[in-house]
Amino acid sequence: MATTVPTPDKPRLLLLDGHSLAYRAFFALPVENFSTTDGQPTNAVYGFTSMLINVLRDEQPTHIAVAFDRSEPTFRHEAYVEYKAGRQKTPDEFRSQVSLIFEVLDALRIPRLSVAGFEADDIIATLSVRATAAGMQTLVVSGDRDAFQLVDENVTVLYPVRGVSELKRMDPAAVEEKYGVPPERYRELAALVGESSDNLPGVPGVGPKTAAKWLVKYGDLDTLVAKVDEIKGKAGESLREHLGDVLRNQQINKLDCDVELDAAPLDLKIGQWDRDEIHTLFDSLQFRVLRERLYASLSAVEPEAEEGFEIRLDELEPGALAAWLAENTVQGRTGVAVTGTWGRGTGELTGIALAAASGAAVRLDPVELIADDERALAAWLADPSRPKAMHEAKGPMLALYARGMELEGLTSDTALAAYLALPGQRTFDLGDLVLRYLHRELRGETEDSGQLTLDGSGEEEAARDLAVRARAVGELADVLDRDLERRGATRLLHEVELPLVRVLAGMERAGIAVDADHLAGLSASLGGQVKQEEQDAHAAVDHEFNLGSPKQVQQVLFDELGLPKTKRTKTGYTTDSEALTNLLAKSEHPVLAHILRWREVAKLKSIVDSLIPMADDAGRIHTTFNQMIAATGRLSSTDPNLQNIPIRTAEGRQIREAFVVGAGYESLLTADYSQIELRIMAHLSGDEALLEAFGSGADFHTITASRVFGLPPEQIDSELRARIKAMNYGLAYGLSAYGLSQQLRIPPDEARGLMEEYFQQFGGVRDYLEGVVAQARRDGYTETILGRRRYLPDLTSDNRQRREMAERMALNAPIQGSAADIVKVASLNVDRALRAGGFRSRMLLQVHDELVLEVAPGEADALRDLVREQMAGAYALKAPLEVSMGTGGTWQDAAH
DNA sequence: GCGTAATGCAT
DNA sequence: GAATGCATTACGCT
Repeated sequence: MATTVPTPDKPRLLLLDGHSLAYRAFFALPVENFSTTDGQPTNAVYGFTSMLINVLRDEQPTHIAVAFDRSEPTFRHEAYVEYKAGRQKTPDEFRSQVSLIFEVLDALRIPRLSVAGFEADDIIATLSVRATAAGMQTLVVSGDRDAFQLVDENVTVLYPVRGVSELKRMDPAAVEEKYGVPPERYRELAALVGESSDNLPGVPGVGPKTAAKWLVKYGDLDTLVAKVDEIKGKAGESLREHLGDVLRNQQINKLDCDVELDAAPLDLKIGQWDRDEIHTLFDSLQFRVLRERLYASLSAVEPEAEEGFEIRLDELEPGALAAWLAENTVQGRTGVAVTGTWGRGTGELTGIALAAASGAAVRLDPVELIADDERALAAWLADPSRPKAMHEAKGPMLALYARGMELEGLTSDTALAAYLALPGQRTFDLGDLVLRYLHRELRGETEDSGQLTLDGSGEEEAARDLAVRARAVGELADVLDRDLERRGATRLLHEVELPLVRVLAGMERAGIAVDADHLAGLSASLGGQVKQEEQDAHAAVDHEFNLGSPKQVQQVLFDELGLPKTKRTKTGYTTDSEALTNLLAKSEHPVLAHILRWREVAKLKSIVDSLIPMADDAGRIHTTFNQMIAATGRLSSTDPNLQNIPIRTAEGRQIREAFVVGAGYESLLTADYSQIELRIMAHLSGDEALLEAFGSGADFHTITASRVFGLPPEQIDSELRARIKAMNYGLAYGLSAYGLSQQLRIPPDEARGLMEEYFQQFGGVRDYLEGVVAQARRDGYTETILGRRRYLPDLTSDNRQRREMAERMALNAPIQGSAADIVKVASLNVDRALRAGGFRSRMLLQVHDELVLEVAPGEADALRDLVREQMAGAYALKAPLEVSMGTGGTWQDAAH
């Protein structure tokens, strides 16, 4: 069969039948293999997108649209009430994917068409007729055979056979070959045969072969009907009996070629798709391979796509660096890439490459640098007037510092910039970003090229790779600058996140001193208790078991002791402390108390034991702050996490006593914001009553409770205050009546009533919260006071659980994120003021709404004033920021 | 050695 | 079934 070669000078229109293809994919691909880790099935989206990518690649259309059916009945239902009756209800796993397909198409800027009262096929028919009139070639991709009636010399149908990977090209010859009749007769053939999936019975005993024979003999269906009496045999009898069905089928399977549409075929030109959107979407769908295929197939047609990076790697004689820097790094920004290791507040540099905007690059070995070159490099790195771009600069900054070098003049950190653009992404690999923003491959960095060869060629290659990375960072920085400008995040990067890198590096480098003896003592005493509880638990059930194994604990409690079942988990029944506490109240079995107590002390012991080996030779622990993890803009802390050191219980607080003031310093100072999130909520909502509650100076929760319950403040007991406190905080987390009832252990109706009374007094808060979600749904993102965005595509999901999750995120993100903005600004301001004032005191930790500082001798009073001023003045909220502080020899004693 | 589930610590 | 994190332990899989 000859394939139809697209006529080069004619525009090519690609029309897809969205539902029929998605449905094909849904049944062709096993859902078990195509789901995201959080359970969203993606087999239909995947299959559909895969077909779309293939056909875009193979057919290179110039125009495109995807048609969808609507749920409303069509004219076919009016003509025949049984139309499509008896169909199985579409599975939920399928329906939840339709809107995901919409998202894919929207991101690819492919128009979606649907018209009430018509099927996708009718839209396709209408467009294909008009396209032919407009001188276009049309390709229809559909899993519905009715489309074959459209085939002619200008219209070809691609019909999926065997799953989603193969499409059969149905041109007039192919249709005739397959069915024995030309395409314009196909409808008549289908009318005779019937279509069971549409609940359209045909003539019993008549299949495509007989139908085709008749049509060939009589020319068309009308003639056949006119001469129906001539037809002999069983089949003829059957036809006469079911003639009504045939005529009805013919009516119904005729596609409407005159649907009213907004768009003409020539309007459907393929546009520029949005790489960011695709990236984000494919990430959330966990389509790794598909994304690469999409980029591969589509970048092939993008003329600007390039192979790699043009650099000129200069070999410098010893002593030539200063001149090279003077010549190459005056114009534009220089990309810097380094190799080495870093963490725990320090690092070691093994290589550094600089790539100028011109493409000139050098690669230096810091170990072999002669003194002159090292000085030149150090001076250049420390020169704020020489703009630089790096990728994840904090680690290298620590490594440079370990060699005595400072880094100034950073005008971009491409990882940070990407984080502001895509805060929900978890990793910001340079290679990925280069592919995404520059449409190029970062050669050499993916595969580990293996052993270094003896002749040094491996080293040469490594040098080139590092220089290429430096160049890529420079180019990426320029593109990201423009992207951030578009997203309104330029100032956030340059005035907050970038300068913060230095401040965080400083805190990591400083670390915090710990009292090793105290930790050892704690470990021993907790160890004793762990052992005791373990013995007691074993004794209580007369045998040994592993208290740390939820599986074994379940077995003991539910199988052996026959205690009442708790809430289900994925693998069994929960044994969490809340559930065990409830069980204890019911059954009073002694093993429960021992398990609970064992968990408590074992947890504390594991924290203590993890901290002990973390201390360096000077007895200090250096955490690593991550600036690009939390989607809301908060920092996170790892290795060890110093943002979740226990504080609630007395025993937990003993661990805080192990964090102490270091040698040469006088005390620790902690400073935290009072109710920063509630103040932000008051500020953002502008609710007068709430602002007034903050203005009054009295206890905030008591004042709000007094308003809600209509009682004077002195009549608000701790119970009422606790309820409103839970309410106040819950609001910032997207609280539901159900959640509040759980929290307060009251019936849901009572919780709902409480919420209503609250909103009666603080209506501005409700209006604000509703407005936030509405706006986020419209814009696709929420925004903090400094313009930090969080993108929430799930707000329009038709999966309820996902949608409601996104709604709570939308409520929380501006509040938590604005708090993060403020603490970051405060950290910068404190740092700046410390340096300006020539203080020796230094910041050690940031714990979301708290700063921990180490006070140099004699600076305590001045430092307190400075910190209060800088923190309170970080941002002018309508409910002004308040700071509470304390000092002491340990972190615990510095509490207030 | 690695990933996941359950649990629990912080703001 | 209240937002954001990180770490530990157990355990099954490769």
